[in-house]
Amino acid sequence: MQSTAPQSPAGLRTTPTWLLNQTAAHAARLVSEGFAAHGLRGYHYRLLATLAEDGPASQADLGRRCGIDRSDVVAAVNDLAGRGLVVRAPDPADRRRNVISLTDAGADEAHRMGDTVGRVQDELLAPLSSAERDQLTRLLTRLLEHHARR
Amino acid sequence: MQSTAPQSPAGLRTTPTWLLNQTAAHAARLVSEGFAAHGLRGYHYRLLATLAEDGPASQADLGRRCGIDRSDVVAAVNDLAGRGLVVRAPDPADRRRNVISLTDAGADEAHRMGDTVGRVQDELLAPLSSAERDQLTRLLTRLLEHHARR
DNA sequence: CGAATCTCAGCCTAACTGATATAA
DNA sequence: CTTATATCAGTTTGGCTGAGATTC
Repeated sequence: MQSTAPQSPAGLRTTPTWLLNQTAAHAARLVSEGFAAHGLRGYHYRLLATLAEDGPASQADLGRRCGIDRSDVVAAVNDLAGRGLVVRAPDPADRRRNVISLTDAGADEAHRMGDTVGRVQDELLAPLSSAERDQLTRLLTRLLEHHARR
Repeated sequence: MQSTAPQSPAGLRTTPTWLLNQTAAHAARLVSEGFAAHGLRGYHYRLLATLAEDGPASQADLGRRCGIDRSDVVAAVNDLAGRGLVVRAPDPADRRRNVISLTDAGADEAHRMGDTVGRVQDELLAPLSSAERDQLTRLLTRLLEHHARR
């Protein structure tokens, strides 16, 4: 998506669409800074977390489940394999496929990045009470459910 | 902003940061589709709306107020001038500057795009009651105020 | 002189497309 | 023969940087 502007005409600054884009930009920045401390990016975490949740998978499968392009999965798996967080092995049952599996180090890293994600939520929502955080989450979830169905 | 993935590991799908990015992506898509009907983009509207609110300005000033890079203001003003929505005239008081002014057609277009922005808010917030829309707006505004200071 | 303005040319990144080789 | 997979090469997009010419 297109990144949002720090300034805007007054008429735009109070619209929900603008507020959403601005807060999302702050959220994305916080997440990205959190991940940078691990030397990794958001798409790396999506891959690691998916592997941690659902077990080994082919690259095409990972791409589909994480919403990452087939072409970018190749590069991201290269990164992760280069750091020993995943292993790439040919699938004996279907020799077109590479099966990607978490290593122990990869499982650890997925866990630590999950903790980072949690801390970032707290940082993002710092000014809100616990009840308000739930309220926000519920409102956003309803918007998302509405717009996700076509 | 970095654009968000349509899919993600389960652990991420309920985090506020992810929800914000997803809803913001939907919002951005709706806004961008609304503007496309005018044959223009978001940054065009920011420029037009700023001119409508605050009157004529230099390009550098516009860029600062809209959060658009000096370099991109040039191209956007080219677009708008080419469609007769603004005029570019040298500033007699400071000959480094171009003074950009709305034409009547530009003022009309700014108004029509403003209406489009309003309709998009309704579309985005369709599933929420009026009270819930206010609630969401207040929560986002508070987050934004918190993170805008430093 | 230093600083600001406008403009252009080009860089960088993320997301995507197309083509190829291989295997089902 | 058609489809799926993995990979690489290249395109496109938006946001940005640098430099030059002009003016303050």
